[in-house]
Amino acid sequence: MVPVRTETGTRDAGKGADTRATILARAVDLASVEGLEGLTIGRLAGELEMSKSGLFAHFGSKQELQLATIEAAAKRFRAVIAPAFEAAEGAPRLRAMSEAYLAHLEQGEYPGGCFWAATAAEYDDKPGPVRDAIAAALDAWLGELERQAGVAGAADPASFAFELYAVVTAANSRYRLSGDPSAFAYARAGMDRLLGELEA
Amino acid sequence: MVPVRTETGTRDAGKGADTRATILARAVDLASVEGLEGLTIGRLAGELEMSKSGLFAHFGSKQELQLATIEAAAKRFRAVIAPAFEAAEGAPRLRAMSEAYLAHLEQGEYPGGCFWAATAAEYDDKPGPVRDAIAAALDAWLGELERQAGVAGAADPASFAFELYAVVTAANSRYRLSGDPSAFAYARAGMDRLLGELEA
DNA sequence: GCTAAGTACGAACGTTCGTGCTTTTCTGTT
DNA sequence: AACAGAAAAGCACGAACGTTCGTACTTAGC
Repeated sequence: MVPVRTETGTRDAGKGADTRATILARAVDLASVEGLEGLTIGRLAGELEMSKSGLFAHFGSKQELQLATIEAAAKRFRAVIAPAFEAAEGAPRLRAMSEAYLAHLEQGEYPGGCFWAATAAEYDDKPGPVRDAIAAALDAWLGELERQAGVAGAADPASFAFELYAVVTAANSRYRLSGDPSAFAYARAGMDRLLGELEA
Repeated sequence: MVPVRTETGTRDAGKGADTRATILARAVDLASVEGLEGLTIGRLAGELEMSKSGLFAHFGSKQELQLATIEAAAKRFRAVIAPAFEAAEGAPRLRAMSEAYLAHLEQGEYPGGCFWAATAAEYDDKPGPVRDAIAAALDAWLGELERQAGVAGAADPASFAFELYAVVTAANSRYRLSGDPSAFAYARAGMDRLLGELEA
C-alpha cells in the first residue's frame, strides 16, 4: 500500500500518520454506508489491503477507531461547509451553508450520503462515548445555525434552526431511499420559504 | 414462556402463530434500538427465553425475520395513525396524522423511537428486499401525505408532503439524540406554519 | 554501527453470528 | 388413551467478530 501524503499526514510526523489518515478516510466512507457498527476492522483492513492487526495497532480498540472516524468525518464536514463562511453572517450564510450541504449530497462525491444521518440514527439509543461524540458534532452544527438565525433576526432562532435542519436532512434521507433527485428541489423550496421570511 | 393471545394470533390457527406474533412484537422493539442488522437471532431468543433454533424455525432465514419484522412494524404504525382517519380529509387529517405521530414519540410508548427512522438510515445504501420493503412503507406514508395535501389544496402537494415529513421526522431524530423535548415544540410550530398557510 | 522506537505482519484466542440436522415435548383430534 | 403433526429444543458447523501475541522490517538517535 502506498500511503497518500495528506495535509494532516505531513503535520504529524512519520509515515504512520499518513497510514492513519488513509485508514480514516476510508473508514468514513465505509461507515457512511455500513454504519459505525458495520465498520468492521477486518473489512476495512481488507479494502485497504493491510492486515487486521496492523490496522488495529493504530487505534488499540474498535471504539477508538470509531471515535477517530467521527473526528475525521467532522473535519471533512467542516471542509464541505467552509466556503459558506465567506458569506455575510445571518441569512446569506444560512443559505450558503444549506446550499453547500445540499450540493455536496447532490453531487454524490461521497458514498453513503451523509455520515451524520447514518450514524446518528444508529447510535441515538446506545449511550456511551460514541453517541456523545456524534451528538456533540450535531449540536455544534445546530448551534451554528441557531447563532446565524439570531443574527438574521429570527423571532425564535432555535425553532428556525430546527426547521432548516429538518429540511436539509430530509433531503438526504429521502434522496438516499428513493433515489429521486426532486427531494433536493423540495428542500430548496423549503429553504427559500424559511429564509424568504427572514430576508423580507 | 406464556404466549399472549393476540388478534393476529387467533386468526391464524395454532399456538405457533401466537408465538410468532410475540416474537415479532419484541423484534420491532429491538430493531428500533439496534437496527435490523443488530436484530440478532441469538439475542432475540435470549430476551424471549427461548432457543435460537426454535425461534429460527419460524422464519427460516434472517432476512425473512427482517421482512416479517418490517411488516409487523407497519401494522403497528397503522394502528398509531389510525385515529387520524376519523378526521376530515385534507388539512384536518394532515394535522391529525402529524399529531398522532408526534404524540406517540413524545409519550415514549416504544423504545428506540421511530422504527422507520432507525431502519431507513441503516438500509438506504444496502440494496435488496429489506431496503425495498422499508422504502415501500415510507413511500406509502408520503403518498398519503401527498394525497391529503392535494385535497387540502396545496399548490405543490409533493413538496408540501416533503416539508411536513421533514418536520416530524426531525422531531424524532433530534429528540432521540439530544433528549430535549423542545424538539416537539419546534416541530409543532413548523407544522402549524405549514398547515396555517393551507387553512387560510 | 548499535540501539531503540515505530510500523506492519501472520497466527491464534474466545465469542457470536446465521444456519442446518436430529430429537424431544407439546397439542389437538379421534 | 393413543396417535399424528406441529412446535420447540439440543447440538454442531463454518465464518467473522474484536483482540492479543510474538516477530520481522524499517527508520531515527546516540
